[in-house]
Amino acid sequence: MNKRIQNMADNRAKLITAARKAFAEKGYTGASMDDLTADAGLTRGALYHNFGDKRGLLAAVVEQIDSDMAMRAHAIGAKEQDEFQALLAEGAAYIRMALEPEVQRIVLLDGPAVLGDPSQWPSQSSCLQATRITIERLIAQGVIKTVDAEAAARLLSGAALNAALWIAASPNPQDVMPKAIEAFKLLASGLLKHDS
Amino acid sequence: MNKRIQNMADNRAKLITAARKAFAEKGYTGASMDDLTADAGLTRGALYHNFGDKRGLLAAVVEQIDSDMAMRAHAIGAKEQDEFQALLAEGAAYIRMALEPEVQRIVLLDGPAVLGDPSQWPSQSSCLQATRITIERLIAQGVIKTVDAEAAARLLSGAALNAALWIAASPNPQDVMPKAIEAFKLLASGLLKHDS
DNA sequence: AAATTGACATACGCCTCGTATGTTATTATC
DNA sequence: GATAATAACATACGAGGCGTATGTCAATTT
Repeated sequence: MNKRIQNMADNRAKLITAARKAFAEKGYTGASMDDLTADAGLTRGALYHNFGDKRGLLAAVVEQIDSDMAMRAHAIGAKEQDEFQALLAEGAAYIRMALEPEVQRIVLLDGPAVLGDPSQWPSQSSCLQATRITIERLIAQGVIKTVDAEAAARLLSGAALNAALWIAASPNPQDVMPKAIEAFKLLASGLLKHDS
Repeated sequence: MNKRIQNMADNRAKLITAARKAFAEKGYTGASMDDLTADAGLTRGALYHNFGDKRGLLAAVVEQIDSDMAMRAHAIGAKEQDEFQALLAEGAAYIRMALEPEVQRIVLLDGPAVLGDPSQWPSQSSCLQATRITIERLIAQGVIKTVDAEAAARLLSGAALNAALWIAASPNPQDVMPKAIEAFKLLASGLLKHDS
């Protein structure tokens, strides 16, 4: 029963899936809503009914990817014993994830350009929140210096983002990746109370 | 004599000026080429003849702003005696400049989304180059640890960029600005050989 | 002075977005 | 269980923007 809400949820999922592909491949502006809805076996009518407009669709896609990223990063960080090592591991994980075209194109390039500051997205950027919480814990533990956790999280994620852009655009990503991660760890170590 | 190339240069300048305003106010996508050319007292014909297409116009605008920024930042850094203090001052200057709507909207948001990675722009991102050179000098002087200068410059500028986005989007910029700059200095200090 | 160049204007077609209006299956009501 | 109402989605329409193809006239050349 309640076949309608079930169908609606299915169609929403279909549209988001098609949009992820279209946005990743052609970028936000380059993606045609007629094309991507047809790809999902629907029309623009469904899209506007479910998401309001093209931006709304992008917001839904971003939320999904961002939530995925936060889960993956958290899982990677959880493997580390040391909390600070977990922070570094999460950062490195973000850098690696940011190499995926879907993440880079949709979340890192078009997302901010179309939706504005990530901290004010509907999803409120799960990645950012996770990093901030980790930093707050490290401050409480006395491992890193007293600093505004939000600020530190923003700067670290920004550093990771640009590292990823650089790596992805470089002709030999495998070569520059370790340099970027090394630099990232160095910057992050600036937060430590005692030099390692 | 050579009235033609003079006129052409004038028209190019007019178009870039009008485009700076239009892009800053309405964003790249939101800016109409008919409107901004009319604003400059010309038509789209002049625009396509001079810049090829809309992207070409954005590239020209970005180059101009980027070059301005590098000059301003360099002037600010040059006031410092200590080279490392100069790096910090330049970073803080970038953060402050990134608060200007023109810089933020055009160079930091639409620029990467439309033109791709800044290090591969025609202008090659003067800001990035300047930071890299400063870092290379500091490495040579033995002030900061041996690190890939390009990587460190990219991450620092990325951190500054996100700091600016955060500040600009916050309801009370004056309040979060010092936090951002403090966090930036902390991260940068991670590059130092000896803890300060 | 006539011819040529080219910087720019004009005109056209295509595509895309958003809205307004239908249509039909599903659910609610009696 | 039949009818009415709802809403999810499709279809149709209009407006605007980009890029190109063509036209025009001033400036330079010969």
